[in-house]
Amino acid sequence: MKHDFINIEKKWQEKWEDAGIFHASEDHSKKKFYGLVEFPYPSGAGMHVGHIKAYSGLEVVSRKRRMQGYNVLFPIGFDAYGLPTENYAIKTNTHPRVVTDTNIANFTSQLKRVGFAFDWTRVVDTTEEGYYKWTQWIFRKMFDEGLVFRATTLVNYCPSCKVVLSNEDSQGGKCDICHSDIVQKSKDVWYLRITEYADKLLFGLDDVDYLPNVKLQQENWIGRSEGAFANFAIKGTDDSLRIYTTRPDTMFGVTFMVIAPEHPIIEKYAAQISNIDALNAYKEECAKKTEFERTQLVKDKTGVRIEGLTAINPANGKEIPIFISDYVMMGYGTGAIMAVPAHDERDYDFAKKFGIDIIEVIKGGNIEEAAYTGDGEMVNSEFLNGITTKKEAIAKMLEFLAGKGVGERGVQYKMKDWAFNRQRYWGEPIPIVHCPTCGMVGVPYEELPLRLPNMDQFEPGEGGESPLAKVESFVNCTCPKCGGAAKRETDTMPQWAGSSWYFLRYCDPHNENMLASKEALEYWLPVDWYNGGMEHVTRHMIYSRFWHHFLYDIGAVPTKEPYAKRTAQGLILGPDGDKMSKSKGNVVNPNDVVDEYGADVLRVYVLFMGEYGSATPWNDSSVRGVKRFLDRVAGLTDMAQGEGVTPKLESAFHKTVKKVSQDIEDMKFNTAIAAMMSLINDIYDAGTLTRDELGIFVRILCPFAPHICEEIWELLGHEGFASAAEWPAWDEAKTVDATVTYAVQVNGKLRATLDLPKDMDKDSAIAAAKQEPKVIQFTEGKTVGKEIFVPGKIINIVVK
RNA sequence: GCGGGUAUGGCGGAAUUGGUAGACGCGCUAGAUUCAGGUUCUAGUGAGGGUUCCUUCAUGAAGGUUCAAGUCCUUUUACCCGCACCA
Repeated sequence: MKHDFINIEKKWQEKWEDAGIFHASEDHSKKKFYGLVEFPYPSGAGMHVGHIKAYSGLEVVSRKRRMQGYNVLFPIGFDAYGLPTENYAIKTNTHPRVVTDTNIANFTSQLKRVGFAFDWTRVVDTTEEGYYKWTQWIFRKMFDEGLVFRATTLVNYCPSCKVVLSNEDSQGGKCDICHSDIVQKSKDVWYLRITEYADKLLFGLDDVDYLPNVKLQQENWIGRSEGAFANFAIKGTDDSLRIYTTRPDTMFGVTFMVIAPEHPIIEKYAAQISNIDALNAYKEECAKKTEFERTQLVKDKTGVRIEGLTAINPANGKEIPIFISDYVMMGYGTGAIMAVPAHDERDYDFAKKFGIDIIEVIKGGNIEEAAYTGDGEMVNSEFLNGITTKKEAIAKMLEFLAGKGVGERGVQYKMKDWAFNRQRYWGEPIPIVHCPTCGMVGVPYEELPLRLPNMDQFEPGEGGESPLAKVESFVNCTCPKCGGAAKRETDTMPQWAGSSWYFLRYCDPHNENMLASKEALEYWLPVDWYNGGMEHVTRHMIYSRFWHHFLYDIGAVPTKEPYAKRTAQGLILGPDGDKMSKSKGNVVNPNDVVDEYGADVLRVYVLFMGEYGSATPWNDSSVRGVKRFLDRVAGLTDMAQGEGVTPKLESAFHKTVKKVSQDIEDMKFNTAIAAMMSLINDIYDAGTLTRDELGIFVRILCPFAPHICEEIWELLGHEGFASAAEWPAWDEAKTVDATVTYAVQVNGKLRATLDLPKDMDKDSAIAAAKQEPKVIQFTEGKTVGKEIFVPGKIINIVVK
């Protein structure tokens, strides 16, 4: 048979679609497998080979599961709200709905051309009313439960996109979407109280099977730290400065305090601060600094002493100065610290610069040279002196502080609450009404979805105002509570909203009464295996785990954790080894590969090119190598004859079935494919194989290259689809050869190889090895010491 | 700065977890087939030395443990990815 991929692939894609073999069954008595890939953002650029690699991994796993008899849910959808579409719509003066529909149609046809076994009856589109109704519903529930609040704060603002960004979206001081510099701006912000779920998100990681570095990144993101709060009295007032520290044991070493430039205490005592102008000047200077300047100047500490206010160290009653400095931030802890220059590098730098006392309280370092952050014996610390463990010192100090009523244990997180609103058109409207008498009122559930009004002009207002504010029929409404005139919230949700629960909708995508039926959720959840990019493990995954934990708490979902297992694929780099980008012109378009070589070649290549989890450059020549392999597979149809087994291929077949079966589970697709290539080399060497054997071969290859395998399966006279055929089994006994090749070493150096029966005992094997001429040559006239025998592997004779 | 990871032929990568380093693929060399080849087939292909066969060296670098190290330990270099003044 010739590998006529153009006709074969089209033919089988149509047959699969007609037969609906990839539709998940509603038969909830069968064992299930829910494989999830990150649904794409349907950009105008179309699909990227990276998408193909991302989906091919679980595609293979899911197809194998189906062949193993599982009821498989392997869905796809589109995360279609978002800025790129909106910006494109503005630029081309096309409605984002039209842009989105075009892009989704394009993605759909591209995905179908690759032959992915998605259940196309369950496609979700986050911009559809039937979907975003439930996104709004979840938000409303959070509003009811007090997890939504509004505050006026300094926010990360992108002057180019004209939109407020969460901390997650503005890492490194750059806008995640357009990479412009972020500025701080005072704004009304809707927050989701994700910090309330910090511990649940952290401890929930114990119950899931995520890649170790995925877990680590999430742990770091949540950033839990255990320490203590303490109050430092301000001399001559009833006030105190509350600090957070992880090192209460060092409190006798506190020689000054530092507070954030924005700390409210400054304003409160402005009248008695003699240098208030200098403080305000410093504060203004800090506000102007970009993120870049801040990070570049880490080592050069700046600050101003507050003249007129001093604090009292609660440990020893000593009076200490207070400074403001931008190395202390309002957003973490209490915005104030106790400074222990002897044992904290930042405090040390600051003390050196400002000539402040440095008092050693832990022995072990040289505080003339640098801060000492290690362990050691406590000194200069009154009741702590002599203690050598940090744990004991902390306990004693906390006891002391508690006795005085000025301190207690506490926990802090790096994670911040989630800034949830965007001043943009192409997003889910936030279902809240502002009533002059009732305040903020949720849009009644029965009025959901709150539809996004149709508009012609979607540019954000100059002051960063949402485009929806221009639609009077949308803005003006009546208060659901009192019936009086009210105004709707005009901001929309961030793109992360729709993607925070899409995997739930797949379980029951057409349900009009709830986000998904209880039965469907109980059957399908949790997602058995979720694969996606490393770039989504902190933001998307943390957000969606948060929503899921919340839904669990209100009884809307049956599992605490949404994803049982999480893996990640590595990037595909350009042929030049650089990250693919339009500007570098090194982007590979999957369509071109399908046109030239076929979908099967593309699929096999992206899995064969390297270790699935690492970044690998694209290589056109290697693609042709995969083409050659599949052409040779097609050629097997001319060779296959008869039934049963070919003796000299039998063990190779069992070994390959075993290797492919196991490697798929470990996502070692490259070695699985290599094993099949090896087998085909063996078959061509043998020059023969049976039709039964060819049937086995196409079934293990089917998840990787399904089109060609279906064609051969049909040619072999089978009814039904290879994709629905049974996954081949292997016989462990037949994976072991009757004889094994031993490496025979003298003093650890290979001197000969020897084929011996697999069960031969140590003495006979060593005796056989000693007959080898090469062994005799190297042992002659020497004293034999140890004789090492590793069954099935090695014989090593040690001589002197 | 802190945390994590990686380093193997000309290239992408294998290596049963301490047991014949370089599977598989690309590329390259030679030969055959073909009107032609970015076709197909056969053989070879880590490096050096003697040339049917041997032999020495070789997994970023330097030490160590072991009968045996790509794999374990110590030191070190380079690169990649997170986080970044987190108190």
